[in-house]
Amino acid sequence: MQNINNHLQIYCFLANFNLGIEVFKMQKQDVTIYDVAREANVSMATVSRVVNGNTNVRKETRDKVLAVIDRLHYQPNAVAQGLASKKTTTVGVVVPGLTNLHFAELAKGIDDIATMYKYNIILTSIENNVIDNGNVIQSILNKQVDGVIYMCNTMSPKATEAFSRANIPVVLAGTIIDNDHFGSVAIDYKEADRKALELLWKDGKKNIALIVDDKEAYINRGFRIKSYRQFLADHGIKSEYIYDNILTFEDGYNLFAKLYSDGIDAVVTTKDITAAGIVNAALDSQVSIPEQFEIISATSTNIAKIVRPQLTSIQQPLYDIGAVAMRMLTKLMKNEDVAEKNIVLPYQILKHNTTLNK
Amino acid sequence: MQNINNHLQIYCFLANFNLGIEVFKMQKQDVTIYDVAREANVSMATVSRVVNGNTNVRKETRDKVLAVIDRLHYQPNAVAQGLASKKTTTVGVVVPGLTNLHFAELAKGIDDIATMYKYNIILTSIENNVIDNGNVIQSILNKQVDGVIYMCNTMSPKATEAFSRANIPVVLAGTIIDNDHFGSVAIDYKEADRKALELLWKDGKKNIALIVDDKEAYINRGFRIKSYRQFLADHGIKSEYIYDNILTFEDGYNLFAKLYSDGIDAVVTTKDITAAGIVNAALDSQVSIPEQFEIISATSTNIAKIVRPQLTSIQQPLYDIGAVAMRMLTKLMKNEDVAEKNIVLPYQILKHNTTLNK
DNA sequence: ATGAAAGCGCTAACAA
DNA sequence: TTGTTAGCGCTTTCAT
Repeated sequence: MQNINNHLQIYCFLANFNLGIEVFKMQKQDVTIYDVAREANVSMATVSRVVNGNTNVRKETRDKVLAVIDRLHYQPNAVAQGLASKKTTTVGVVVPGLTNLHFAELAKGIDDIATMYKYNIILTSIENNVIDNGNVIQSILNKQVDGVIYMCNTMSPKATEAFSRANIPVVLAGTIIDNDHFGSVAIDYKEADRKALELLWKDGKKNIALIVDDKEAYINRGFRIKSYRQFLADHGIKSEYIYDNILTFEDGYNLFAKLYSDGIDAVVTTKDITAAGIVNAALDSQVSIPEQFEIISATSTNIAKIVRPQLTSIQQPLYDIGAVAMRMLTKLMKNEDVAEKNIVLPYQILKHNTTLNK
Repeated sequence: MQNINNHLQIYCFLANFNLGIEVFKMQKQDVTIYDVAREANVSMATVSRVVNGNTNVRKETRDKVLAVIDRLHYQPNAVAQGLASKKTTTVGVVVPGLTNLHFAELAKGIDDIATMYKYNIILTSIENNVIDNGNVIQSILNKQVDGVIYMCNTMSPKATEAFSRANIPVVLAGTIIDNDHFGSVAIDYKEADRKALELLWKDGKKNIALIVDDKEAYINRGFRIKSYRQFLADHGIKSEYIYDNILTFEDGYNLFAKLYSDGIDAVVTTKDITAAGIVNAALDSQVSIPEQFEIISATSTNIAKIVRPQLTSIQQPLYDIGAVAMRMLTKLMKNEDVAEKNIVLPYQILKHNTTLNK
C-alpha cells in the first residue's frame, strides 16, 4: 500500500516536468594529452608514460610533464584509455535488489578493496521477481568491465551465455550457483544450517521449519534444503515444513499465523528481516520467545541486533566475503594465479535471545 | 571490536593468496561493427544507424543488418561508442557510506529511473569520516559520466572544483549543500524538524535535545539546527542541547546515559538507526517510552518499524527523492528544460509509539 | 537511403 | 630515454 502511494506520488512529479528541448552542442574535451605534450615539448607517448607511472622517463622530463599537467589541470580521459588499452579498471557488481542490508555490508567489503586497487564499480541490480533476460548483464558487459562480482542466487541462461562469451572473470560473493566456471567466496551453508537445526533440536523443539526466499535458488535447493532433509532423516522425522517466497518483514510477520496453526515451534530463516517479522508477530500474539517458539536467522545484519529479543543467527563474515571476492577478482583480472577459486570462509553462530540454549 | 576482527580476518586471507603472475595476452574484440558491415554488405555507417535506431534506413537493409547482428552475436562496444559520441550513458552516484538503509532506499529510486532511461550507474562511496580530497570524484569524472547524483552532506573544495570543471549536471538527492549550481530534490527540513519539536513540546516535554550526525554539514547547520534554535527562542527556552557525531546504533545506545544525566526528556535524531539505539538503551534502563522519554527520528527506513516501541518519525519519500532526482538528471543531461531545479517533496510525520500524542 | 572518411583521446609496438 | 605511428571500435559530417 505504501509502495503504491510512493509510485503514484512520483509519477505525478515526473508528469509535471517541462519537456522543452534545446539543441545540445557537442564539444571536444578541453585539455588532452596532446595539449600537454605540446606545452611540455615532448611526445604524447612520453606524457602517457608519465601518466601511467612508466619508469622509462628521465626525472627532469617527468617533472616537466607533471608541471604542465598540473598547470593545465589535465585529467586523462578514461574512456579513451579504455578503448586503447582494452582495460577499463571498472568492475560490474550485480546484486539481487538494493534495499537490504545484507547486500550493503557485502558491498562495503567489495568497495573497500576496489578502491584500494583503483577500480570503479558499476552497480546493477536484478530485482528478485523480475525475469532477467540477460539485458542488464549484457549492458555492463558492453561497457567492457574487466570483471564481475555476482551476488544473485540464480542466473538466467542468457546471462550465463553472455558471461561466457565476454570471457571475463566472474566471482560469486555470498552465493553459490550451479556453474563452476566462476570463482566463489562463501561459507559452508550446508554445515551452518545443520548446526542451527541441531541447536533447535537440542532445545527440545520438535516441529522445526525451514523458511527460504526462493526454493529453486541453487543455494537453497543444493545446500539448505538438502541439509534440512538430511536433518529430518537423521532424526527420523517424517513431516517436512518448508515455507517458500518469504522475502520481507511483512512476509515474515504474516507468515507467523500459519506457522502457529501448523504447529511449528522453531524455524530457521534465510533473512534476518523476515525473522524480525516473525519475532514481532509472535510477540503480538503473546507467544513467548524462546520458550514456546525459537528462531535462528541464517543471515545476520544490523537488524539482528535491533530486534528484541535479539536474534540468534548464523553470522556470516559479510564484509570479508565481499573483500575476499573482490581481491580474488583483481587477481583474475590481472591473470595472476589464484590458489583456490572456491573459497570457504568461517562463520559463527551467535546465540542470543531467540533460542534457549546459551 | 567486531570490525577489528573482521579486518584481521580478511588480511589473513589476502596474505595467503598465491602471487604468481602470468603474461596477459591482449586480444581484440571478437566481432565488431566492421564484421557486421562486411557480412551484411553495407557500410559501418549503416550498421551504426541500425544499432542506434536511426530511421534513415530502408526496412530491408535494417532487417538484413539485424539478421547479421543476431547471427554473429554482435554487441556494440560502449567504450568506443562513448569515445566517438562523447556520451557514456553512465551516471555517477556518490553516497556517504554504503551500510545504511537510508541510502539503499534512495538508491532504489535512482536505479529504477536510471534503468528506465538506459543509464548505468557508477557507484562511489565517500565514507563519513574520510577526508575526500576530490580523488574519488575526479575518478568518476574521468570515466566521462554524463551526470552525477550526489547524496553526501558535504563537498570538499577540490570536489566542487572538479565538478565545475567537468561541466556536467549534478543533482543532490536527499541533501542540501551550499552551492546553487546543483539541482536538488529534498524535503523542507526546517519545517519538518520544527513540527517534530512542537509535537514533543505539546506532549509536555521540556528538555528537548537535537541529535545530529555532523554539526558542520550544511543540512544541519543551515536547516535543522537553525530550526531547533528558532524553536527554543520561540518558547523562551534558554538551554540548548545539541549532540554531535552520533552515527551508529551503538553511538545512540551509549549516548542515552548522558542524555539521562543531562535531564533530557525528548529528542529528535537525524537517523533512525541511532534512534533505535537510544530506544533500546532507555528500555534497558527501565525508562518508559513514551511516558518518561520521547523520540522522533527525522529519517525513516525499514528500521523504524522493526524497533519496539515503533518509532515516531518524519517519513521522507526516499524512493521518490531518488527517482525524481534521477529524472531531473536525465533531463539536464539531454539539455532539456527543467522547470524547477530545486524540488521540495512532501513528507509525513508518522506518529507511532515513541511519542504520546497520536 | 547509403557510403567514405575523418576523427574521438589514448596506448603500445617499433624505431631511433 | 624519447618519438613516430598505427590503431582501439565507433559516430558523424559530408557526399552521393
